[in-house]
Amino acid sequence: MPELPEVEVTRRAIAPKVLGKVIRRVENRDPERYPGIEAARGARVLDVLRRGKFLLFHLSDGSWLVFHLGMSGGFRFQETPHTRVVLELEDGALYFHDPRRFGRVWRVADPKEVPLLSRIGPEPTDPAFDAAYLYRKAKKSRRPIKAILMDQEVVAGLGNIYADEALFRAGVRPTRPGNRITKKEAERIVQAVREVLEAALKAGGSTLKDQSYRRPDEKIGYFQLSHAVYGREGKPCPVCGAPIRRTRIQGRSAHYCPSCQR
DNA sequence: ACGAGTACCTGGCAGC
DNA sequence: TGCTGCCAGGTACTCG
Repeated sequence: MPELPEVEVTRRAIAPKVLGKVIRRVENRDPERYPGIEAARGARVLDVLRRGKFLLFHLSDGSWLVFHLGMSGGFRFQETPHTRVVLELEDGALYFHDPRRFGRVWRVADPKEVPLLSRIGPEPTDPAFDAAYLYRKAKKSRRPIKAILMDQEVVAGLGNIYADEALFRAGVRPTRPGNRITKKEAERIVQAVREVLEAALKAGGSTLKDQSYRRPDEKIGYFQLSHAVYGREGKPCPVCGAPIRRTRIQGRSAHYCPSCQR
């Protein structure tokens, strides 16, 4: 579920609740999946950061508690049927909720110990993520441009929804091989990625039919109302009216307008 | 080395 | 209503 906007909305929602607070107790309900996180007990939370789709709690003992929400994970202010970890704070608790159990939690001395986090690419807002950079990355690959955008080592934070939406805004078909992207298109894609993520963040992220993404207070996001292509197969393109098509890239659905995206 | 396919989990929903 | 099969926001691993 959660891509960069949803993770950032989550970070902003939980930060006031945990910043400066001592973790009184860690209740780990899936110790096989999240080994050793109980050791965060007794530490104070100095900072809550986001990097791509990862959430990082910097703790007063110098260690880090790192969360990845996977497909269906999130934080809640209340217990749920799928609570996997409870962080008891001085004045309340935070619940890590994850129905599909694709989420992960690590306690590490250094974030670089988290496998993907050590290799992750620039944030979309980082000036390092520019047209020249994307063009260079795309040029050397025959993978579809959508697969390149979803590669967290290329750029951090894009998933299936926002890759589709960004490529629609950029007017580039998701199936286009990376090595057939022009410099001009790379420029448009970079711009579109930034715009779509910012708009999604402002809308509180996307909450789909299955409601798997919710804010910690259970409120939903509204960006799904602005989706131009994602989840809209057969419906009219908001720009030209042509029916949106769905295809498969790397085993996942990809949506595009056959007329606006070439 | 690259890229495609599959595995990991669980729940919701469409279709029969 | 109830069952079955399909689909899902992500990432890691294997295989050709």
